[in-house]
Amino acid sequence: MEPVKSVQYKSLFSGPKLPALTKGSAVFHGIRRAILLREIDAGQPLIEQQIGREFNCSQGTVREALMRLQEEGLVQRRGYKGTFVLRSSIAEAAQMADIRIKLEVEGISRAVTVFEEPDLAELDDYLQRMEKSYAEDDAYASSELDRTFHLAIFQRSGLPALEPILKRCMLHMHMMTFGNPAYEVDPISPIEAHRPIMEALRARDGQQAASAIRNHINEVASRWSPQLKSALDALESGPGASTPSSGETS
Amino acid sequence: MEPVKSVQYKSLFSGPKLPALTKGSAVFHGIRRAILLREIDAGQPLIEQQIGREFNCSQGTVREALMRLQEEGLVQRRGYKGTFVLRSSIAEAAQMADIRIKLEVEGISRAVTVFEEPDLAELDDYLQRMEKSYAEDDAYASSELDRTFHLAIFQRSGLPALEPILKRCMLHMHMMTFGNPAYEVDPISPIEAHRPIMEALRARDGQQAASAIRNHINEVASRWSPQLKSALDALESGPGASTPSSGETS
DNA sequence: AGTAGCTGCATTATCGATAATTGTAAACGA
DNA sequence: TCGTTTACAATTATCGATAATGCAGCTACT
Repeated sequence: MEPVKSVQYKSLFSGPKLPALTKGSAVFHGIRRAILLREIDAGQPLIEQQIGREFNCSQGTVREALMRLQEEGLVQRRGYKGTFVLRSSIAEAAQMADIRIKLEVEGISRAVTVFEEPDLAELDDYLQRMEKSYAEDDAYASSELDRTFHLAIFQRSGLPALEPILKRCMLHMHMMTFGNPAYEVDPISPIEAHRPIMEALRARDGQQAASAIRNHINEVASRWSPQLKSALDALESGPGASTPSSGETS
Repeated sequence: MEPVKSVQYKSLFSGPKLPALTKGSAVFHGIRRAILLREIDAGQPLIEQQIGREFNCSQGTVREALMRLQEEGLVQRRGYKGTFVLRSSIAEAAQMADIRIKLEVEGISRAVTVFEEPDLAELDDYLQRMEKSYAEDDAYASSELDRTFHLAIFQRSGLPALEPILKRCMLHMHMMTFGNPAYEVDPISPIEAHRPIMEALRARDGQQAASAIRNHINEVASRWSPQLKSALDALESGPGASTPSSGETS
């Protein structure tokens, strides 16, 4: 294969060494990264042919990537009018966090009985790599690995149809954390943050695992976005009967 | 345009007069209908080129339709290996029903303040059409309109990022009802079933609307799938701390 | 007999070109 | 001046063909 000559269009979407088995995957992850890291503003249109030129691929390949992005709720496609970047409000993210807790608690309760040594080793591996990305300040890779870790647990619960919903909720929760300047007064490493979960899994204690993961999610929320945390607390105290008087921050 | 000669491939996907602005939409709704009505078994592979021949369109158009199907969780695409029909278990549907209730209760509580006459008229129109489809035993059109009705309410809540999740949950709940032979001992028309919701909306009473929609969803579940209802009740009584002893029926 | 490697075949992934759709702004008439 | 109509430009939707991939069955060798 001769050297690729046209690399002049690397303006946006410049993320390094992304996991890409197929060309469409590369485009997908490239745009995804740019959206999550807020390199693209909300509401901005993504033009298929233009992106195709930037990635040296055809319009159809970009199309596929954009549809996968829509599947995760990061963009919205409006036929013939364009594809637009989406971002969720605090209220929406709080709902997703609430759903996430419900799903992960149920999931880990079911999964705890099937965990063997190799499964635990897999989780440890994710934590190791997360630690590395965290140390290198690669927020995107770190959050990607965090989702992989949580999803790996949920995949043992035997509820595959719920995985896409969980994925989506985790992703949008993480999206909130990217924008905010680190609110964490007392930084904690990924391994430390997930230790109670690992311990409960090793002990095969469903109750303990459930409360560990519930704690973990709540702590992550309060560390990275106090606004999100308070919206979440409001949800769990008085559900449904809320008087949404506080203004929405989109 | 000369008469299309190859209509010999209408084997599956034969649904009549579906809303299709674009060709891809026709394919999407055609396959969707076949999956929901259980004309295609779970696990069966969907081949892009073959479907393209059946619908007289190209492979790429089918591709798009299949990706939209995956977005709703009806199929799963495994690169280079095919696209497979998915179906959720009772346990998964119960979780979705639970999420659905949470979302719709929150949604209608927020939406009730913005409902004006035209909005109510729109809802009435959906109910009228639903009544017609119901009388004609067109279960697919009826369920489609039901989702449209509920979504129309939620769209007034100002939580657009949650709509795809709600859509998905409603769809999978409905999928359960299609398979089961009518469990309803005491049939009730769509207009009657939704009357309490409409009344609460006209009265602009958030509390009343919330409990009306909660009741409605629970009743629909118990009418069409007692199994789903009991699984849902189990969820809401002892959340998280469950001992999933009962075997899963996939 | 058993297994590694090869070879076709079915299927998806990608491409480049063309058709269909939408929004915009200029041209026109009352 | 205002409203309507008509080109035009930008963008998505669709197509047909080609490349890449994975799988099953076969062959040849030990």
